[in-house]
Amino acid sequence: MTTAKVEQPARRASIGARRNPASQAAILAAARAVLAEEGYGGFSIDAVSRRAGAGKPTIYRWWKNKAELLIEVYAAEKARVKAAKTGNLAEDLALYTAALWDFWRDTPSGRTFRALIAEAQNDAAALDGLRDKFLPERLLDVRTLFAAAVSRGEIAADEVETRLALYVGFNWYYVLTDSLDEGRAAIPAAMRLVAAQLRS
Amino acid sequence: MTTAKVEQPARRASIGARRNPASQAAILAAARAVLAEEGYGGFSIDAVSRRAGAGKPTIYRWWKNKAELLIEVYAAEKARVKAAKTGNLAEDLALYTAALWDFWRDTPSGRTFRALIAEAQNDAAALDGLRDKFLPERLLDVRTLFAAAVSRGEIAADEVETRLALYVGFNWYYVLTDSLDEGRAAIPAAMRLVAAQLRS
DNA sequence: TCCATAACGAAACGTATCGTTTCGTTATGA
DNA sequence: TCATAACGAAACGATACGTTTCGTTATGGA
Repeated sequence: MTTAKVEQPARRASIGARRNPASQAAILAAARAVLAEEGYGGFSIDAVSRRAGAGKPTIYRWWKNKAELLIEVYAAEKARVKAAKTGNLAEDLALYTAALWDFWRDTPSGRTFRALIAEAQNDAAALDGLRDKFLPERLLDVRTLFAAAVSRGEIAADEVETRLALYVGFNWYYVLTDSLDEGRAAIPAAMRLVAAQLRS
Repeated sequence: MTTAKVEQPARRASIGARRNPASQAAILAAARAVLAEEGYGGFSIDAVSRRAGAGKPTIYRWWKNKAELLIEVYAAEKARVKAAKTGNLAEDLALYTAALWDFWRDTPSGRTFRALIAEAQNDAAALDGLRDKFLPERLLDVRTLFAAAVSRGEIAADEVETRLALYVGFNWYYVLTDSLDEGRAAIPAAMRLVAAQLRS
């Protein structure tokens, strides 16, 4: 045989004039699997459609572009990144970052994240979705850490956005170069800089 | 008319059993123009070929993938980023970064850079080229600034890679979200953090 | 109970890009 | 003189795009 036969999903007929949750789940699972196995390069709507045993119109009916599908795949990975809090910003960020990188490594989420950023360079609508919807939601936890540091007097409130940009960029650099392993040792020192006190 | 007719390039015949520099130049110029006008989404080998009046085999003969072409388009923008040096790392970095962002804004290089990072998520070979060839070359100038700071005793030599990662990530975050304008005001404070002294 | 409604998957549409191959033409350089 | 190799044009088969058509299914209000 020439092609590997992967789980052949059962055809799901319409269940009437409403969305079929089984199809939704099958499409998300197929998208997740394609990303895990092929990465962004193999992530096509056709591939997801075939893998899910779903019609393309069904995909396009519920997700208006690849970015929306990617965002939902990422969000479906319920396992939130959780890390202990030490009461020190640098340490809190280091613990959180290590947990985030584990999450990116142990699930298809790292590849999903990379795919989403790549897709945002393709399509202006995808970039808007990334900037205005996906990123703000994903940064809520980190913002909480910064807010706590502000209330402890560790950092100034008007420095949060700058420090956040440094923090996010640090993560993006390593995930986009597929270098999370090489960068791991740099996390603590980097977080000390992100949390550093500026001489006044 | 339905399609805008852009500069119709003259057909360049073979000049014998060697590379035709006129074709090379026409292809690079066409790639640059396509990126400037369409961005990564419209950057296809077919589009470049049509625009350059060149055959696709000629492109594939000299560049083995899109990433190589992107790298050469970026490198062809001779105008190196130049900034004065103040003898203070934070200020040197801020001046350099402002000049870099001007370069990204005033030339097609910002879009080229974004396209290269996106392409690296598509193709493993492109990621290798980005990590092992393109990035190291582009970071030479910044490394010089860090090296000078090390010799002045501002920062420790073994902290350079961490600070460099923070620096690069900061730039990537803003260019990839197409937010260079919004991020500009944050440059000085961010560079003070990248250059900050760590309490020992 | 009837029936307008809408979702379902299959298949096909036309267009675009991919990377490659074939072909006739051109000029080099030994 | 002539083997060599680059040139652009054109076409190849494969794949993906986003959309349309179609027969089927079951809902939920009249």
